[in-house]
Amino acid sequence: MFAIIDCNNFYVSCERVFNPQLWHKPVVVLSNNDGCFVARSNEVKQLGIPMGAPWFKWKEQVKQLKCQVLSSNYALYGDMSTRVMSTIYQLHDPEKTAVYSIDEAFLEFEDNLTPEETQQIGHHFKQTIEQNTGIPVSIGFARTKTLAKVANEIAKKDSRSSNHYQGIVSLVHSNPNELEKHLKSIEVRNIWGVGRANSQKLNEKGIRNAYQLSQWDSAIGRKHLSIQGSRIIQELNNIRCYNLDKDPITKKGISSTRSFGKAVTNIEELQEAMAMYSTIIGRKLRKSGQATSCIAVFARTSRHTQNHYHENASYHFETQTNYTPDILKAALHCLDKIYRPGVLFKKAGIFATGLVEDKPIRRSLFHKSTEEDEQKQKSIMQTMDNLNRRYGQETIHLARYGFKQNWRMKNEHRSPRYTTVWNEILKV
DNA sequence: TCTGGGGTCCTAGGACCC
DNA sequence: TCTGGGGTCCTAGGACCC
Repeated sequence: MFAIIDCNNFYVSCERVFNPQLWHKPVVVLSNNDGCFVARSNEVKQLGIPMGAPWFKWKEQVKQLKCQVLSSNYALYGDMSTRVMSTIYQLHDPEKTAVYSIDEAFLEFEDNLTPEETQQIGHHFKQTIEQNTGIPVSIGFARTKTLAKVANEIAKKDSRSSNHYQGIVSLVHSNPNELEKHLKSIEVRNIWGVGRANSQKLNEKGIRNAYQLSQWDSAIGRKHLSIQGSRIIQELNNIRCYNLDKDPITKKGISSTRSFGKAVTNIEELQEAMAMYSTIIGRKLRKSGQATSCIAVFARTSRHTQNHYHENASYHFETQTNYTPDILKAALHCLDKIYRPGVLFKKAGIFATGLVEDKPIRRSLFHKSTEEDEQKQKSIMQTMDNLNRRYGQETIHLARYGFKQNWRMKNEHRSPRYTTVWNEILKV
């Protein structure tokens, strides 16, 4: 059987750990560029402010609620995630644990636990994680991943009302009547793997809740919702289609894209942005021991205005690379092809594909640099990575990066990076 | 007049996840 | 004025092979 451990309102909870004044008050966390809501406290959820809603449309309501509004602080959330996951590794065999996202992990257990044992384990895990990290979690147990997600959903909903289940719900030992009751409480849209498009399709056919979907023939599900659909139906019926799936498969593509704080028309500023994206991509590639053989650059105007402009250009490397200056050079070459004076660019980015393992460099026939050059490049990047890791991410950078960076995204309400930057540490 | 059967690989677009 | 970023998987269709 599986458990899924899911942090409650994760980004909001991270903020509350270091700023207890935020407890029991409405809090929202904004996406990059302070665009829309990506995390809401229970108080805010109850007031009906939807996930992903743009901030500017709700500004008045949010102000009236005396709601604390925060920019996202990924340095903090990433570090808190590491703390939660390492606590889970202490509690449960890491071989039977799969980190699924920044705030979730699946755990696999033997099938023979009694209902009491299941509850005990749940409460023990929940208490220990909260004790060690300050982050509240919900835990769902079931025989399939999809049902574990359902159980977790029930736990979360319950915690916002009676809190009868105290954050732990198991469907492992439910009899058919109980299961039916639970599944009927889950809207089709909230089933793991059913998104906007498919839930609309299902609603049109009169399928509104998870129980109704579970009663569908899985071959019909296959026809209407493709292979995923038939798996979801089987999983809702306790037939396992997904395994724990431990190892994070090596990435197939890496991207770095950002919206600008204000519209950009000037090519120098776009070049600075390219320097930042190249830096991020280079660092990620080196960290995962990979190199790219092709990059694609895009730049675009806002999606929400008339007269869109959206162009791509790509560049194939003769020899795969993770050397930041090479990536930047290629990106600037692409940028020249798509830049148009006068266009109000709002967003740009770089995708790196054709990823290969960094180790044995496969030289192209026309490759110019020598092995000695490559050794030099490697040690420059290593030195840069080390300095930036030790003294902060932008301690040393390419000149093209610029120093003003007027285009940088908005981030006006960010809390201190309490756990990763020395001079932002909490003072008591 | 009549035109097979069984594959692979690649790409674009859509749907989904957090 | 103001609308995130980073991924995966599946399918259909086209191009190609013998």
